[in-house]
Amino acid sequence: MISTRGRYALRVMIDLAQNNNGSYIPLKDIAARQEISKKYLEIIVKDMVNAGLILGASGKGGGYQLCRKPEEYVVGEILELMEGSLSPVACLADKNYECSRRAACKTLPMWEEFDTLVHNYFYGKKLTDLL
Amino acid sequence: MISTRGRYALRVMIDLAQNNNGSYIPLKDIAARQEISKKYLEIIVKDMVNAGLILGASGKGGGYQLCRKPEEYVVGEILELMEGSLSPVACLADKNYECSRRAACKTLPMWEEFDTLVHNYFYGKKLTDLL
DNA sequence: CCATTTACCTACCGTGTCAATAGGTTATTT
DNA sequence: AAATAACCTATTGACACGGTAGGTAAATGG
Repeated sequence: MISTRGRYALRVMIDLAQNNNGSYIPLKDIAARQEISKKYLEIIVKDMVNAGLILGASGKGGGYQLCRKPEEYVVGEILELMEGSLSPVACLADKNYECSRRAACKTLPMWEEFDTLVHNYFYGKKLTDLL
Repeated sequence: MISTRGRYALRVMIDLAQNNNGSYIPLKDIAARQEISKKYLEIIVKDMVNAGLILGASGKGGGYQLCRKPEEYVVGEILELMEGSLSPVACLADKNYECSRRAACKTLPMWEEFDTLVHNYFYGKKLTDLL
C-alpha cells in the first residue's frame, strides 16, 4: 500500500512540472490545485527538499521548483524516497534484517521475485509519463 | 507491504501441504515447526477456516487440513483473502471509493496498471510452486 | 463417565504509523 | 515596515499491527 506521502509527493511533482515557468511556485497554489491540506503538504514537501528532489525558497516570490528536467525524474525514485522502501516484506525492506529461517524459507524466493518486479515497474516510469 | 496475516497464512498452507497425510494436523505442531506463536496463529487460522481455505476439526485427533489438492490453491487467492486487498491505493482497494478527482487524476492509470501487474503475478503462482 | 486434547471464542493491550492540525519563527522581497 | 512564504516543533485522534490471556465447546481414548 502506497501512503499519502508517496502519492501526494508524486502529485506535487506533477504539479510542479505542469506549472514550470522558471519561477518558484508557492505551496498555497499547489495545495489549492491539488485539493490537499497545505499544512499537511508542508511536512511532505519539506522532506522532498531534504531528499534533493526539489528546491525551496523562502520569502516573497518564494515557493518550490523542480531542480532537474521533468524527464530526468523516475517514479520509483520519488516513491522510494518518500515511502522508505517499496519491498513487500520486512526481511527485504530492511537490509540489516536478521532471520534464522532465511535459508529454509519457502516463500522468500517469491518475495524476492516480486520485489524485483515492483522495482522494475516503478523505475521504468518517468515523471513525464504521468503528464 | 504484506502483513504477518498473509505471510503466516501462506506458511501454514505450505506446512499443511508438506505434512498432508490424510489426518488432521494440530496447530501446536504447525506453530512449533514454523516458530510462530500458537496463540497468534489461532486467530489467523480461524479466519482461514471461515474463508473456506482449510478444514478444522475439534477434539482429540483434531487439527487442520487442506480441503483441496495443493495444486488447486493460488497464492493470490490466499493473500487476498487474508489481506483484504492487494491494491496499492485506497481508490482501487475499495470498490465503493468516491473520488471527485478521479476523471482528472494523472496517477490513476499508473496505479491501475500496477494493480493488474500485482494481481497477475500472485494469481499466476500456485501453492505447489512454493514447495 | 472422565480426563485429555484440540479447536474455537471474547476480550484486552502496548506500540507505532497515518493523516492531519496548531502555532510560532525565520528568511526574503517590495 | 509590511507582506509573503518557507521552515520548525509539538500535539492529536484514529486505527492497525502483532500479540497475550483466559475461558468454552467439541471430540476422542481409556
